[in-house]
Parts: sequence; C-alpha cells; structure tokens
Amino acid sequence: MVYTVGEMAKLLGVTASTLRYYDKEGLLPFVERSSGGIRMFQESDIEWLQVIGCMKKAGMSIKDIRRYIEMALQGDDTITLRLAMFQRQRQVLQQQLEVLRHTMEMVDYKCWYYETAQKAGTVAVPQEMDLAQVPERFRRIRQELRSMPEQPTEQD
Amino acid sequence: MVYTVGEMAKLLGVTASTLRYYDKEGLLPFVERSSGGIRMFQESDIEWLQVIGCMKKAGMSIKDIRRYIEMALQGDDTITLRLAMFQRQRQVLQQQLEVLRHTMEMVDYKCWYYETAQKAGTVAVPQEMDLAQVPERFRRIRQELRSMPEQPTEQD
DNA sequence: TCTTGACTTGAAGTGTGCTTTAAGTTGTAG
DNA sequence: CTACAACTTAAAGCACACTTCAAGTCAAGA
Repeated sequence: MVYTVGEMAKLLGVTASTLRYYDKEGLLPFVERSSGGIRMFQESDIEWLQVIGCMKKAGMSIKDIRRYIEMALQGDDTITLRLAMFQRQRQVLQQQLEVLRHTMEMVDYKCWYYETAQKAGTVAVPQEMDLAQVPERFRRIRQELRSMPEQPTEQD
Repeated sequence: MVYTVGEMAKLLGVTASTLRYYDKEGLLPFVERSSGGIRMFQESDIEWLQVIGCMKKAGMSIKDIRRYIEMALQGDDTITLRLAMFQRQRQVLQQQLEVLRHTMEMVDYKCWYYETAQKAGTVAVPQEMDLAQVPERFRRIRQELRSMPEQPTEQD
C-alpha cells in the first residue's frame, strides 16, 4: 500500500504542505517518487514519520532531526553517534520534565490562591495570609515566588 | 530597594531588551518610572516577573499573559476569570506532561535500540528482533511506532 | 561641568516553522 | 480525449518572541 502526500498527511493529522516542507528540509529522503514526480509514501515510512513526530515533540529543531536522518541513512557506522543523540535527548527531556513539574506547582498554588480569594471576595486574604495558615504544600512555592529565582546553573 | 532594567534583568537571568520588550507588550504596567523616564523596578515586582516567567514556561503567549496582567490590575471583580485561567492552564500542563512522558518512552526505546545495535554491530538485530525477545517495557511503543499514530482526539 | 555608561524609543532585522500563492503537471474517472 | 482534483515547485508571507540598531537622554562620579 502506498500513499500520496495528502493521504499520508491525513493519516498523521498534519497538513500536506507540512510534509512537503519537511521533504524540502531534507527530513524525508527515503520517500520515493513516481515517474511523474509524485511522492509515494510506503507503509514502512510511517515509522520514520512517527520518530520525526516524537523528536519534534521533544523540542528538537528541523536541522537536528535532519542530522539524525542523515546518520541513519549512512548505516551502521553511525550507531554510536545516534545512540549518543538519543541519550542526550533523554537528558533534555528529564530537564523539561522538571521544569514542567515546577510550573505545575506554581499553577496549583495560583489555583488555591484564587479559590481562596473567591471564597473571601478579595485577593487580600490569600495575599496577606500568614505563611502558617497557607496549606503546607504551597508554602515553598509561595516563598519562592516572592524572592529571587533559582539562577539556572548552566550545566550543559 | 529599586532596580534599573539592567539590574533586574541580571537578577532574573534575562536580557534588558527582553524586559523592555515585555514592557512594550503591556506585560509590565506596574513598573514605575523616574522623573527622567527610567524604569524603577520595585522589590515587590519580582513576584509579577516570576509569575510571568512561569506562565511562559507553561507555553502561554505574550498576549495571553497580558490579558492575565490586565485582569489582575482590574481588581477583585476578575478573581473568577483568573481562577478559570489557571484551571485551564493546569489542564494544558497535564496534557503536556502526558506528551512528554510518551516522548520519553520513545527515546528510552531508541536508546535500547541503539545499545542493542551497538553490541551487535548492526541495527538489523534490534530492527528484526522478534517481539518476544524485545524487553517487555518496550513492546508497546515499538508496536506503536510501526503502526499509525493515535489520532489526537480534539477535545478542547 | 563634563564624561561616561546605562538608560530611552521606534524601527528594522533575525530565526523558526510552517502556510499560502501562483503557475504548472499528473493521473484517474467518465 | 477531456475534465478535474490532487499533485509539483519556488517564492513570498506570516506569527512569534525576541534582538539589534540608531539616535538621543539621564544621572552619577571626577
């Protein structure tokens, strides 16, 4: 079973022009063409596209994804490089996860803050509340919001 | 203690022009000026800036952040709106967390894949390995990568 | 008072990731 | 054979979040 760009786009939930753009950027060198120049996606190309999708979700740039694709097409000589790439990506995701958890804490705190304000009719109540009266799980983030940010220790 | 734009920028780990840009976009209406027009950040402005930072981390646009700031300056009438905003944002973060976890699974699988390839000297080994020989925790994601994506159920 | 570094603004420039447009080609159904 | 939807390309356009530039102003120390 082969697919045109439009069919594959529908299948993946993206637009056809996105796939054409990826192709132009060198992300789809594995896609074959008909004698007339029409792209013919194979069933087996889906795995490539899924991996590209995941890498995008991981925040990788088009350029970096292309580098990976190029390596993969070069064959077994680049296995170690590709492994290193994914190991690095795992670290990046770990960091993103931490940031997200921290952000979630802030949002949870703000939800509590405005729920409390709503009950009282004014933000003055949560705003000026004694730390001791603030639910224990929000105390740390409240203190943090009111002081300086953790300087992001630039460790590459 | 008051700070100039450069001092505050240093404190927050951003550039001064970023803060000026935020100001221009209406994110910092609370910042006062000297008679000569120099921005004078107050100690108490730090909380605003921290919240702005968190909202950006949560993926909110400058426009949406401005709407929040505007509401906050309007006073207690907008408490319910602001609460709704953060509740919505919590949902968004939950989704992001799920996507991130899924991406992490893929990256873990790819790490295993290339570690296995490295040991064998060829990607053929992990690529053609029987599902039964693939470590149990990677089986699901492997199957998923090789078939169609979950159609993202558009639920707002 | 003068110098100097940091501040001010508006406007233009940058990088990323698409999206749209225009002009033309392909391939299938009738 | 024709019609027509879907494909092709190059190039321009867009949204976003800054960043840089140019020209000028402010304010603290010598």
